[in-house]
Amino acid sequence: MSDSMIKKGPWKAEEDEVLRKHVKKYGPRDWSSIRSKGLLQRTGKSCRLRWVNKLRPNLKSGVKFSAEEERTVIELQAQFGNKWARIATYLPGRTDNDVKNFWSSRQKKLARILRTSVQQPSKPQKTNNREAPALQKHPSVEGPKLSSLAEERSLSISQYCPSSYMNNCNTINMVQLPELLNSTSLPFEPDLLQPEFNPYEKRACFGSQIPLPFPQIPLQTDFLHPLESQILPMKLEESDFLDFFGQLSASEIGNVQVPFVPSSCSGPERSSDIISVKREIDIPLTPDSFIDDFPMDMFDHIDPLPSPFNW
DNA sequence: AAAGGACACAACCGCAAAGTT
DNA sequence: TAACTTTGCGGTTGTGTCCTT
Repeated sequence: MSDSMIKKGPWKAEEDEVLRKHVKKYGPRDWSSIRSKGLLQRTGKSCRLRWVNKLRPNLKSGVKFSAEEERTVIELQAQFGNKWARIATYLPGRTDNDVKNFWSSRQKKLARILRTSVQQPSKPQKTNNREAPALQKHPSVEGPKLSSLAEERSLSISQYCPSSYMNNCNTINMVQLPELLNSTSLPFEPDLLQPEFNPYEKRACFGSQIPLPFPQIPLQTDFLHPLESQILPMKLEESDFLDFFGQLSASEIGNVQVPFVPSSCSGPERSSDIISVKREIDIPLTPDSFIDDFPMDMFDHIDPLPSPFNW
């Protein structure tokens, strides 16, 4: 059968029926024989894919990922990387394609949020209301003006969120991270915000100890999956919050407060400790205690920490 | 009401591993 | 053991639907 006889595109109900009968008779194998026998004008590959992704019994077709499934994917992706088939084995009724699409969609969403924040610093964002509502309800924070592009590039993001600064706060307003990106003098260009965030890929230029030029406290982890809320502080401790953005879901933007982790607390195995961490504002802050210069009422808007059982 | 953007989902493609002859 | 075929996987693209402007 020539290639011109090979049919592509959406499957018809009749084709599905033929495929079902074949599988019922011979089992989910010999996919190529379906075409060689003249049953369907589809490649064996196409038949297998159709069976695996749509016709296989017990698939959760048309059902959105539950919070639990999302949590599982996030956890397993961090563990296995983009091993979708492997991850799918932990999710009954889900295919590797389902997991892949879910993750891809999520990544695009995050990338878009960051990119629009960077590219439209002064205009109100054309943010779809279905996501990231929190991005719109906080005023932008003006970053430092830099004299040259080279200077801009030479500065690290850590000056916006240095760990020493973060350690001095009860919470950190994650909502403002995109707004930091939204400020006029970013130390990187929009193109550097890659759509793909690989948690295993370290990026350069973190670790500067230049004092934070503005007090944009506190960092809320509004839109985080509970698991991510636990990971975030540690990620930030690792001074690579962009990696963290690769793991959060914009659809999950909400208003969840998460306590921050002291620098002595690191590693996922300590995540259970996070809930017990609450630093007092009046703790002496040295050597980076610029916070002393802030008016005391600036902390008035800090919400009390929620019970961990509400996460 | 129309246009455009965002999203979810389906399907294809290229490549590599595994299996068969 | 080499050549060929089949299967499986991950990346990418196309399409329809919904929502916002």
